[in-house]
Amino acid sequence: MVKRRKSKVLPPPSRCPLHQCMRLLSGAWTADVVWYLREGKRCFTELETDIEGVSAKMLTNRLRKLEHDGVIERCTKRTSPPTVWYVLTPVGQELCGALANVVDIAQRLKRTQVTRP
Amino acid sequence: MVKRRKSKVLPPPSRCPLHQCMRLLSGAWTADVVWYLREGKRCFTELETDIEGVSAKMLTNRLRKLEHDGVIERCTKRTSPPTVWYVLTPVGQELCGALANVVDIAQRLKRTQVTRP
DNA sequence: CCGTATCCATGACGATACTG
DNA sequence: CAGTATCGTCATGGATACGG
Repeated sequence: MVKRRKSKVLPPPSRCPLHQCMRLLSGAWTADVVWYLREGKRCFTELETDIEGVSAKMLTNRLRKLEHDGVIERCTKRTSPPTVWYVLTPVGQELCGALANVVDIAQRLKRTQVTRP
Repeated sequence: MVKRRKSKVLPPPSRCPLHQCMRLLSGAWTADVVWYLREGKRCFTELETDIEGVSAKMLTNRLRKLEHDGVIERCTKRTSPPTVWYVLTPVGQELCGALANVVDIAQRLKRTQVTRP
């Protein structure tokens, strides 16, 4: 397998809680997944379509991560073919709400910026 | 040399505002800088000390980025040697407050998680 | 339909040395 | 003090092919 040669690149110092919490949403497409689940359940392919540009690999990756972190839940039904969908957990919904505030302020920031090349 | 074939790495699709806003805080140490400025002005070396593990290069990088985004402000006084310090802009402070909420929820998420190795 | 596996280009970041 | 310049490495994630 892979040999660890020099340990790590980023030994988590993270004395500030923000740093820790950012890890929840770090990585490409992570925020998008949360965002597109805010209105209700979506199945894999729906998300794949919603989030234009994401690959199946990354989508799976992010879904697993978010599931593990307790932000979303994976639900299955044994039909034929079996169906799978994802929803935000209650806490995930709260997270989404709090993020909406951040988005709001972020948009104000863009307006604040001086337009300069 | 290296052949560039396709050049495109990430053509910002970002139809969701969250994606856009995450870019504000993306990258290592970005969140930390904001966090450590929340209590007032800090000069370069203070931040370098606060944020243990950050290199001068990255700190400069992040400070420039955040300044450009309107989150922080760079202030100088022409003493000898000249002094420089950084503060959150008003909107930057709001951002910081909104992030505090996210942190709060993120911490609840950690408690929700099933403990498994 | 819902993924998993592999391959490798890109760039983010750490280390280090240098400057006004 | 407050940076800038350069280099090397590793992790991220896109492309592609395959499996249940």
